[in-house]
Amino acid sequence: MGKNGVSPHCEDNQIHESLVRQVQASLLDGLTATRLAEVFAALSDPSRVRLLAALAEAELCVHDLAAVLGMSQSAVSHQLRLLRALHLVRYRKEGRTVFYALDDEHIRDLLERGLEHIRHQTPSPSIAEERPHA
Amino acid sequence: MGKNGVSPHCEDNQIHESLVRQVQASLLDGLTATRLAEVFAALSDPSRVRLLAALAEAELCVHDLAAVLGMSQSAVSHQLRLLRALHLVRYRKEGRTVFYALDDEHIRDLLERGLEHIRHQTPSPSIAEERPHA
DNA sequence: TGAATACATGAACAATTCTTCATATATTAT
DNA sequence: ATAATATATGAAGAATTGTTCATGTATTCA
Repeated sequence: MGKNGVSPHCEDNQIHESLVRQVQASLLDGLTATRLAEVFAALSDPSRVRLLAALAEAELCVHDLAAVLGMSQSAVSHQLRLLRALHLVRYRKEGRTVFYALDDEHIRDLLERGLEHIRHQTPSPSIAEERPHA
Repeated sequence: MGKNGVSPHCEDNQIHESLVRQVQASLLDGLTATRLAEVFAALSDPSRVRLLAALAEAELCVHDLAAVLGMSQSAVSHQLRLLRALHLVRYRKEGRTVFYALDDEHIRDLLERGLEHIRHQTPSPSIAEERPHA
């Protein structure tokens, strides 16, 4: 993963170099990071967050999900396909109705933790973002 | 948020309608869902996941982050700008070196929970995904 | 003062994403 | 058998995203 232009000055900065090595030793490998990112990506869209939160409440069919979320049946179906592929939801059929439910309690946990996070963080919109070069 | 084509059959399905109303009553509002999705979106890219995981280990400067992650300084800077905007990292300057650290312990928590999730879930790659219409 | 270094940022590009539209498939009702 | 209903999916389009390239700004060194 080494790339051009990377770390030309680590050689002459001993303190940073040891820190870099220490952090690298415990850093997530590429595959783990990719899989982790994939799970969080599933939660990175407002409509999917609401869909998963709805399923955390009750098992629902596509039709009802569309009603609850105010989305079209097609849009809901597309999202469900993505979530099935990630094993985050499971389904059972009853005639021509398909009922969906969460297939992974970790998602419920992540949603709850995420809610805790944003509730404990209400940055004042009036404070301009500081930046290093100001 | 009501849209055309939504819920044409709830009227004649009493059981589902009451379920829909129940779920809607406790569903995340649009703003909450958007802010929640925003936080998860910050974790939805493999390079950002690794960056935040690195900062969970130690405070690092841009140069060292680039070395640790195998990314260019410019790419790291772009990611840091996004993370600053979301109040997920903070910085301090020391001469011309800028040191970054996590500004939100919830992120560390979310990363840990996410890791738990993917470690407890190793779906067999040989099992084809089932789908409702098979 | 000029050069070197650390870092930030805009433009560009390719890739990805989410919704709509159209349509296909499965199941039930007539 | 046909129509109606529930759901899935591909194509298309618009918007978004992450990296590279180029360059600007701040700070330190000679």
